[in-house]
Formats: sequence, C-alpha cells, structure tokens
Amino acid sequence: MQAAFRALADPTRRDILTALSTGEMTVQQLTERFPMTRAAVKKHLVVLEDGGLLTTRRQGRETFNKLHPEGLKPVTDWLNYFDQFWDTHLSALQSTLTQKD
Amino acid sequence: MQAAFRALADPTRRDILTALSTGEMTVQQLTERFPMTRAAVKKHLVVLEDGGLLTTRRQGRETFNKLHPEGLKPVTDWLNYFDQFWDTHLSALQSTLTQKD
DNA sequence: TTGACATGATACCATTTGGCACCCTAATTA
DNA sequence: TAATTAGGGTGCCAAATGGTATCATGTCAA
Repeated sequence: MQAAFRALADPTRRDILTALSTGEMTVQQLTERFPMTRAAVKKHLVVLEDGGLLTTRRQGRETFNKLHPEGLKPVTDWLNYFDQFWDTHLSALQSTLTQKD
Repeated sequence: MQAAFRALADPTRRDILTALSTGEMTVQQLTERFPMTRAAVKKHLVVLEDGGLLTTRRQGRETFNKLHPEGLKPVTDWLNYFDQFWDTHLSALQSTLTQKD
C-alpha cells in the first residue's frame, strides 16, 4: 500500500496513469507527451509498477505499459475508512439544510 | 490536490489521520503515540494542514488537531475516475463467474 | 512572581527524489 | 551486414524530505 501511495504522490505519475487510461502505451509514446527525457519517464514507470498501478508487456523491442486499476484498491480501501466521518458531516449538513425548509 | 496527495504519501501522516479519526488531539498527545520527537510530529501536522486534511484550534497553551475529512475529497474524486476501468474488469469477472454457474 | 509545561520556529544533517547525460543491448530494416 | 530505433541501466546533481537538537514564546499553577 505504501508503494501505491508513494507512486500517486507525484503529479507526473498521476498524469501518466491518466494517459494510460486511454490504452496501453510504449515508453516512447509516453515520453512524447511529457516535457522530460525518456530516462525520467522510465523511472516514473518503475515507481508506478512497484506500486502495482501498471503492468508491462514486452513485444519485440517495444514495451507496452498498461494501466492496472486494481492496484488502486488498497488506496481507495484506506480512504473509504474515512467516509464515515465525511458522511456524518454530510448528514449534519443535510439536517441543517432541511431545517431551513 | 497535490498537497493532499503529498500529505498522504507518508505512512506516519496516514497513521496520524487514523489516530485523529477517534477525536481531536494535541501535539503532545500525538507525540506520545509515535516514535519520534515532537518537532517531527509537528512537521507532519503542518504538511497535513497544508493538504487540507486537518484543522487546528488553539485553546490556552494547547493546540488541538482535528481531522478534516472533506480534504480527502479531491483525492477520492481523482481516484473515482479510474473506477470505470476497475468496474469494467469487475463486470467481466462477474460475467465469468456467472457463466460458471 | 516563578517555575513548569505546551507549542512554535529554526538550523543542521542524512537520505530520498526527480531529472539529465551517457553507455550498452536488442530488434528492425535498408 | 550496417545503421537506425526502442529500451534498460547507471552515475551524477540539485532540491525536497524526514528527523533531531535547540532556542524562544506564551500559558498555567503554586
């Protein structure tokens, strides 16, 4: 879980995940979309893979990087624990609004 | 949003949020629960506050730190975008399981 | 008023992080 | 076969990060 949270902490890595949501891409294709070198993009990809957020598939000399949304589950699970406090607050807000009617 | 993601990237800070889910606590009370100095805890609290994940209230010489779950919304919103890919996968899995019946 | 307590702020240190330059290997293709 | 193309890997660097130690300030209690 720590690896996933860490991977999501960088804005470039979140953008990479968004880009991959449209389909798998090679390192080269991703590099064309970001203002940095291929080596830098590659490093981000390694971090994302460590976090279980993407999988790679080698085909010839190309490596396709594919979104692995299941890797987000530990993150959402952790966050969902706090929904109860958010929901309570929402309920209180709704009560307030209702009382105004 | 970046500040919130960054705040969540550190395990100690996530533990602090969990601790605060039981109620607001002073810096001193939090320090007693973590193996580090008060200054270190304080730094984490500043990062969490920057991320909008907690609010502070000064009362006399004590500062109460309170969970601010609404600050998690930008994070969950961003993650929810990926639910469609996760859900698609789940649907496919469910179809597979159903076919087995 | 004085001493103890809770906190804030800062300086300093070791490690991690994001990025680039560079070199090497493998695969494609003229 | 030779040249080009896609990647992987490493070393280096500046900046950010997590921690500690230390000093200063405000508050409570005797």
